[in-house]
This record gives sequence, C-alpha cells and structure tokens, in this order.
Amino acid sequence: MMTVSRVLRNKSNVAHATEQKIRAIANRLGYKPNRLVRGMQSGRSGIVSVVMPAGHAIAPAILEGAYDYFAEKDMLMALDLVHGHYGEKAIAEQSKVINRLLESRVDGFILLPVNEEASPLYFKEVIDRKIPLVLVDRNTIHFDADFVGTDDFVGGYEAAHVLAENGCKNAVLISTGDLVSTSRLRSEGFKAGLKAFKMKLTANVIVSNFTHNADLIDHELSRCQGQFDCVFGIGDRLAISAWHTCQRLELKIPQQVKVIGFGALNLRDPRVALSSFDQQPYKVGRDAAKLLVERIEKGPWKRKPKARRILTMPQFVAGTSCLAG
Amino acid sequence: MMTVSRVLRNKSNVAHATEQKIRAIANRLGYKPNRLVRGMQSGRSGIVSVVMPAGHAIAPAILEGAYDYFAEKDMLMALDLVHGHYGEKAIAEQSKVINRLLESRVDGFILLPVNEEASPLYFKEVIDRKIPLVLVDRNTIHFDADFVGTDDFVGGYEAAHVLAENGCKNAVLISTGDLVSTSRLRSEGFKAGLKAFKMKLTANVIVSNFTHNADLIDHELSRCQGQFDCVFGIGDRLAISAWHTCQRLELKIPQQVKVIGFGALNLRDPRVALSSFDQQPYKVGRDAAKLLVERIEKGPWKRKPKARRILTMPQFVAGTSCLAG
DNA sequence: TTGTAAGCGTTATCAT
DNA sequence: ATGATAACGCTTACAA
Repeated sequence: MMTVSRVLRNKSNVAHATEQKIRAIANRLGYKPNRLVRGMQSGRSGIVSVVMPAGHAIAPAILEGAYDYFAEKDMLMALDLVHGHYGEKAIAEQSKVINRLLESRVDGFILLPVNEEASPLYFKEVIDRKIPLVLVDRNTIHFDADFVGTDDFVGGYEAAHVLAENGCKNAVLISTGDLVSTSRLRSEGFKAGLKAFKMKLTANVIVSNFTHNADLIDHELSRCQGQFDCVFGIGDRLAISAWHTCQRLELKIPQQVKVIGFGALNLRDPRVALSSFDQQPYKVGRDAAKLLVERIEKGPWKRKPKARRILTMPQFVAGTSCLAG
Repeated sequence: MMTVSRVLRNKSNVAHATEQKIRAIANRLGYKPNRLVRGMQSGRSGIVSVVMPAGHAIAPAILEGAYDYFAEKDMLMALDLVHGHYGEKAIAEQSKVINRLLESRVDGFILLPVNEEASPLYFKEVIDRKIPLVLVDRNTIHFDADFVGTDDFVGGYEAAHVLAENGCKNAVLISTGDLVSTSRLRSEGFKAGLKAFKMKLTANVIVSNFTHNADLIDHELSRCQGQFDCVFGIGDRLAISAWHTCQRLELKIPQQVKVIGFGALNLRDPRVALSSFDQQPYKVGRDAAKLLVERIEKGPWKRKPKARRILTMPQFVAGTSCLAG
C-alpha cells in the first residue's frame, strides 16, 4: 500500500522488480490516484477558479489563454459565469458562487469584475482568506489586487492620436460611464489625447453597459450632426452602432466621419473593416493564469506582497473607418 | 464534532440551543465544509466536466446554458478546451485532459466532439468506467451515448424548403465534409429537400472545418457563376464567405442569388441580415446539463440504459439574403 | 527496500 | 440529543 504510493509518485527507494509489478497491476486495474484526497491533505486542490460575466465579448479569448496555461500545469479550471444584474439578485448569485468555490478549496481565482460596484463585495471573503486573486481586463479600486489587462488609458490616448493624425478636430466619445474601469480609463486617455492634440470633445454619449442602447447613440449623434468629424467608441459594438447611424445620416465613412472602436473583435470577421485596438486577450488570459500560478506556488504569505500590474499595450488595427479622408 | 456535522447538513435530532451555538461559532470562524473530503467518501465530487473545441462559435452559448443548470444544482463546472488538431499531438493533449478529469473524479461529462474521428478514442475510458457522458451539438457514431443537439437533418431540409418557396432551382451547397455530424446531416437533409422540391445541386463545395477557406469558396463559386441561384452554407461563416464572393461577382442578393446559413450567430450582430437557422444553443446546453445530472443522480447502472436523444428544432431566422427576388 | 501507524476533514454507524 | 469509532484513499514520519 505504501510502496504503491511511492511508485506512483516516482519516489526513490523502490526495487525495480516491485515497481514493475505495481505499475502493471495499477495499469490493468485502470488505477487513477484520487485528486480529491491529495487535495484534502496537501491543502492544494489543484483547482483554479475563473469568474467572468456571461456573454462578455472578450471573455472567451481570455478564457482560452488562461485555460492553456492551467492545462500545462495540469490544473483543473472551474468556470463561473455571472450575469450582469444588480441588487439582491446579484448578491445572492455571486455569494453562492463564491461559497461553492471556497468549499471546493480552489487554489486561486481569476476574476473579470462586472464593474466597480458589484464583484468586490463578494470577493472580500477570498481576500480575507488570503487566497490568491488576479483581476483581468477590468480593474477595481476597492482592493489592491494583482491586475492583468490592457493599458486602457494609453489605448484611449492613442485613439485620439490616430484621429488627430487623420485631420480630425471634433470628436464624439461613446462610453459606458465610470463604473467600469476600461470605460473610465479609455475615456480619460481619450480626453487627455484630445487636449494634447488640440481637438474638441463635441459630445460624450454614455450608454448602459448592459443594454447597449443603439437608439440612444443614434439619437445623440443625430443631434450633433455636423458638429463632429470623428467618433471613438470605447467598445467595438458602440463604434459599430455609431457607424450605422452615420450611414443612416448619409455621412460618408471615412470621408466625413472617422470611426474607431476598441477590442478588435471583428478581426475574425471580414465583413466590417472597423479601425480598432487589439487587446491581445489570449495573452492577457495566459499572463493572468501565469501570475496566479506563481502566487499559488509561492505559498501563503505573512505580509501581503505588493500587487503586480501587468499591462499589455493595445495594438492599433487599421480598418477603413478612419483613413485620411 | 459529530453534532457539528449534523447541524451543517440540517439533520434532525439537534437541540435548538446547540444548533444556535454551533452556527454562531461556525460563522465566526468562517467555517466552510470541505467538498474534497465529501467527494472522497461519498464517491460524488460534485464536479462536472465540459469538454469543447476551442474557438467554436456556438460553444459559448451552449456553455452558458449548461453552466446555469449546473449552478442551480450547486455543482462545480470544470471546463476544458481542446484544440482542433489531429494525430499524435491531439492524442497527447486529449488523453492528458481525460486523465486529469478522471483523477479529479468528476461525476459526469459533457462533450462537444471535435469530429467523428478524434474525441471518441479518448472517451473510451470514460465509457468503460460507466461515467455518465452526454454529447452536445455534434454526435458520433463510435459509441451510443446520450445526445443533445439540433435536428440538423430537418434544418438542412428546411433550408431547401425555404429556398424552393422563394423560387430557387439550382443550389450550391457548402459544407465541411462528412466527418462532422452537423455538416453531414445538414447536407443530407438539404439534398433530400432538393429532391423533394425538384431542385438541382449545382455544386457541393467541401472545405476544411479548421481553416474555413474563403478562397476556395470564392474560387468554386466563380467557376459555377450563372449556374446557381442560391447557396446554402452549413455554417454562417461559410454563408458569409459566399455572400462576399457574390458581391465580388456583382451578383445581387437576394435578387440573383439567395443565401442561407446555419447557426444564426449574427443574431446579435445587426450588420448583416443573413437568413439562417437558430440552434437555440442556450437551451441545448441547458438540456444537456439537465440530462447529465439526471444520469448522475440515477446512480450506477447494471445494464446500460438506452441512450437518449434530445433534438431541438432549428428555427428559421429570416434575413434579407433569401427573400423572394 | 518495505511496512506500520497516524492523520487529513468528514460522515455512517453504533452506542450512550 | 450527543458522542465515540471506524472508514474514505492517500501521504508523511518513523520503524524494521
């Protein structure tokens, strides 16, 4: 019984003959060591948790990057998809999720927070228990955790830069407000860029990040018709909506109006040549997983280590929507 | 120690006072029962596995449906993404995945097979161990397992039906060959429909299901120019490629050529009004999870129960690409 | 080189 | 209504 254990973990001090015999038998019986037991006594379940909003466009690619790294480490990846609602319902859902994960003794968490308000609440317990936690894509100010994502400020700034280089003067910014870090930072970066390149902000349309309200965008852009020559949508979907409105208003793209999005999710989609920024989500996911595993393997700490911040530069992807007119 | 256990599982035979005390203490200490241990002795880990091809367009929606059901049952969902390659590499990857899952004592599997050749091999071990297994979306002939998915034959047939109703006579079929059940069945259904509605099959373009070769589609459609008045792509991506070729050839859609896809993945995307079939992937995922949990809760069997087959009818989604010309 | 004993956190079973 | 004991499958520490 003991020798068996030694053989299967390739420990030394085992006679060749015995080893052969044991391996043969284990093989014939289809024996697999039980990770639940290993986890129980070692305090390492070998399970990591990924929690993301359901239906978020960038999530699958991040997930794949994270998965691939975890798979290399032979860790089991548990996935939870949280729905983008607020209030009692959200609290009930998320606390149930966290509870399940805690009971399962996951070794660490990767969290893509829904927004600045929602997720931090439920993750307080994770932090209290000193379980490694890495935030991806969206950061939160509520606790100082490791973060892996896009440099959104620079992305916003560069959007303004590109538009300026193409001769634009008056911009419309479409964002989803300040509760989501990506939206806030891209907006801030964009505004900083506008200032630096002496452009004017004609309007800042703020839409809900749950129901991306194409009608609102349509309405607002119609109102400022003639007063803008470019649009920056902090997400591709918003930029596409703007594109549609421009088409409806018979504003030629890119001649009369230039449009830039963010996310470059239509890279795979040859139908629309929206200029955008690639966030390299696969890399982000992989980096996040790598950092998490590092934290896990380092083991428990006495004094909390300084939070790491791994920012990936967004890559401008030229489409036809913002060429020089 | 024993009473604690009783309280936390809401067992009877506990004095109110004691219960209060225990709950208070458990709460103050932030106690969480250890699922690894529970799983170890009960033989139920409470973990289910979902294995899908990475980057498959329909996967996220199926996954969400499955997740929601598992979450209701408070089960942990482990996700594995397998890459679409063949040969040694694929074998090594998949057997590592299965091994990890088996060692983790997952209670059941949901598998979206890559194709008829690849996955079955690795799942033999799962079947041998009598662990519940539900196939989604793509079926396989290699073993008789539960299947939840779209009625692809009917879908193909209905595609022909719609095209016939719109006056089409000569069709081009674009598929990915017979190794993927969805492709095979939609093609068979489509051909049956053509026969029933007295239409002709001008060409059957077969492309790889890994690299969806837009160039090949372009080339083949160019060759048969003038000999077809409609195209059925067994996936939306293929149909979109055909659409592009038609635009390039200056064939007006839908006046000269009608196009139908499958998957209705552009439902969320207002840019393209491709006629297609909604596979209700969320429902499919949820149904699969439900069936799996049923199998798990039924417990081990002596004689293998008859495989169940839950087919969802694809819903035609009218776009502008196949209106009566 | 191999075996024995104890323990990981929980529950079933059998007392008390 | 509560407690004691064994057992789940495996590993560490210690003997033999």
